[in-house]
Amino acid sequence: MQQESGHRSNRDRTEATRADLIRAARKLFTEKSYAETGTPEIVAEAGVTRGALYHHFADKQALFGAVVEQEAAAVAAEIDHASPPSLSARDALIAGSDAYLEAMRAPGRTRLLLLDGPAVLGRAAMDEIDNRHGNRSLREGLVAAMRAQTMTRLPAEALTALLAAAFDRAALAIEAGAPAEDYRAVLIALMDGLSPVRPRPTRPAPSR
Amino acid sequence: MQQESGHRSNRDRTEATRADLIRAARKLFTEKSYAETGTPEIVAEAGVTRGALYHHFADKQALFGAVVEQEAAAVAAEIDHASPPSLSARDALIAGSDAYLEAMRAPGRTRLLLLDGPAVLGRAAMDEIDNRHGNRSLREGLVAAMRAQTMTRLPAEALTALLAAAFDRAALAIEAGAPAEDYRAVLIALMDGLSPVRPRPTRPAPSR
DNA sequence: TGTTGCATACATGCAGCCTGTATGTTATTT
DNA sequence: AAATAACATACAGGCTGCATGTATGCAACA
Repeated sequence: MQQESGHRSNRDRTEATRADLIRAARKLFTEKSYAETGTPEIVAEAGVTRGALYHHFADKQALFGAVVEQEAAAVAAEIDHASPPSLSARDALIAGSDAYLEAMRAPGRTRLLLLDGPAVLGRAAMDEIDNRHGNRSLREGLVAAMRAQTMTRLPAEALTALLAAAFDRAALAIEAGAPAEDYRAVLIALMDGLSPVRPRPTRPAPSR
Repeated sequence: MQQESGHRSNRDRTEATRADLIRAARKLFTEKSYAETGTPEIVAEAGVTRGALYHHFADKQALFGAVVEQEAAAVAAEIDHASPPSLSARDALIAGSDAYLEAMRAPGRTRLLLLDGPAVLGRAAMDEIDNRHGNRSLREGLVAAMRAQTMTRLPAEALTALLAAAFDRAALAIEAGAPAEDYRAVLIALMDGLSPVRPRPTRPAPSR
């Protein structure tokens, strides 16, 4: 059994402190907004001082960026986990949509990723993050569908971005209390509308 | 000829000062971000003191709200102005889309209405503003199309919100330098996809 | 019509907080 | 043990919101 707080390698210290800071910041950024959360509050929650924060991150915005990055990765992981590769292009897209909407129900995620994120980091930075995580699978799904001739050919970049925007707005509306089935139905209708052949409407919905 | 700075009714003073403040704030909020713009800077630009600001507006956020309100109304006016009522439902929607994308090219408008707006005022407040101005015509256009059987019946609220979200993202992408034709094409494809009958693709585009 | 009293439209000054940085101290690594 | 990394502490500047002070418009009454 090794000593409790004895030797700790510098890399371990850094890793632990950064993780503590990101965890604390995530908690507060999801409870309140970026602007309403101060660095004194964050470091108190993390159990360190502001010196540690500014040692590991350039500024408050950089810490926020790290939180967003992590959260975007988590959402992407949940989606990948929920959509097996054995589905048809269309079913895969629908499964992915449901997984996304479900993932975005985590408290504060919409504000973090869809409201504060774009405002604080800028749309360009958010696009970059999205393309590295969440949007990748969406884009691949769309390209696959187009390649399988089940979807009219369209500029992939633009199509991905606009559908993603619709998903985002749906997540926001649902969190605000709007009927989830309505938004799910419209999302599916939008995607199905892009097929040259009319897909027969599947069973109503998991209605989740 | 009446005296230059002689009598000025209180209502005139209020109106003028409020207008000056909103104008100055709009200028700065579109040049920089909400967070980067300080009230000292705003009042200097407006030629008043901070006392005047806090006399007329509850806080900085309220002033921002007034700016957003005005800007949303301006966008809606430009759209209404550009879409004559003599068009078919589909053509009217396309004309409205083009007008919207064109209106959003005004410098700083995307940041004001699409980035800072939702983050500072919240999505709920922005929805309320949008529904009072811009989205109204979009929603009416969609309902008209559905009623004319040229569009599958879908929950109007959700459809309006999601299409609006796509428009918004398109405006952001275009401002970021993305090819406008791509996004216009996808937007039209999304709307056309909702028709039971396949509309034949019209001439390429104004390609603006 | 003049004046008296109040409300409105500001200007100025202050208190508190927050961010970023500079400097000091302790623990690691070499 | 020297150097470097990982912090803690202290400080400077700026900003927001409010409280207080002042001048101007306004309304009623004499």
